Amino acid sequence: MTRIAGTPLSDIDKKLAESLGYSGTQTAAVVGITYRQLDYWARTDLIRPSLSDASGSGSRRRYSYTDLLELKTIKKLLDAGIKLEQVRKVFDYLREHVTTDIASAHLVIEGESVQVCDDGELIDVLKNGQGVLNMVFSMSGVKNELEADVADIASEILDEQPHRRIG
Amino acid sequence: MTRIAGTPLSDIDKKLAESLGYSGTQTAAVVGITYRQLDYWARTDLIRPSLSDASGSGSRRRYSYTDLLELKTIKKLLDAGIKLEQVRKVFDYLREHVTTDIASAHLVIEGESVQVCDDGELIDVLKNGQGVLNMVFSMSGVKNELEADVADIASEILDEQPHRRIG
DNA sequence: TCACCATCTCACATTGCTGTAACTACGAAT
DNA sequence: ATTCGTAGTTACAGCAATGTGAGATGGTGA
Repeated sequence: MTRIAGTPLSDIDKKLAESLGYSGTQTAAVVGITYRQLDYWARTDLIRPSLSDASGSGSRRRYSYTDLLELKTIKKLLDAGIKLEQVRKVFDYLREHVTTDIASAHLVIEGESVQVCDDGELIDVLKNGQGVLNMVFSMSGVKNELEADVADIASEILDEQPHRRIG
Repeated sequence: MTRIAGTPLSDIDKKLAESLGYSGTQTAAVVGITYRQLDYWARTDLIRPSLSDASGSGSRRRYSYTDLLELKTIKKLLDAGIKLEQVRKVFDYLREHVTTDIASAHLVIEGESVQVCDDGELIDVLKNGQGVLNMVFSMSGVKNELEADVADIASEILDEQPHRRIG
């Protein structure tokens, strides 16, 4: 493909965006899940790549950094023994109630309901938990871990391709 | 069965029911699960009736009150979206670390580990939860609910058999 | 054009049940 | 004592959810 003068900027932006994101394989590696799992989650609408979705065989998915954070959170919940069905509910909620500063919050799951709390209200919520299971999840911890994982994978990729031109 | 002067029939029946425990069908009704589910859990060793286990077709399972408490707890965990596999782990732990006063405690599940905490340590445990999901569960709430359910079912059973011969 | 590799499709496995049709023990009736 | 009904257990088949692996398909860049 040749760069033509007058090419719409959006094409360039799109290319840039795609180069900035993470492929399916990279994403799976960073998050610590199998590619098949990532594929399954995308096809069943749990989480789709926000930069570019697949559109037929041969196309490429591109995951954003935020996608990685969500994926890591999903994995943590699964590791803790939560059913995927419940995880879907939690993310349905989270996507409707977008918090700007999710990393500083605690996620509180109480039966069917989900809340994002800071330390103060946390205790109250727990004290009221008569006969229900309260699940508390610190998002900042997940973000820290993700940062480390991304760095690991990034350096691996650079090591594997030392010939790549950096302009 | 002999009627003793001065003792209300319901008391005798209740005592008898408690001494003999609860049948599979009764247990399922009290706990709020299907009989098939209860059967599955017994056959797969999640929880077996402690008074008398099944031993071939036609035999009878007999569940104790403590069994009911455990079953109710299991149901609560499942309702909260916990995988049965994780529930098995939690109960493996609980059966090894029997607490005399389980009803006044909180159950704290953190990844693979399980703890029984009271309010004081609870907060500390949660504050340390960097990137892991903490699940907190009040056992006293479950016990209260169970008591009500048992009373309901007991009266239902008595109502259904008003024709029972006495003497 | 060709190689590469991500995506897609299909088949199969496991878990956690559910439904149904035997099967059997126990108590009551005969 | 024998028969009989009922309630509970068992065996077996099947279902949905959640994947996994192998191989076909098809963009993309050199």
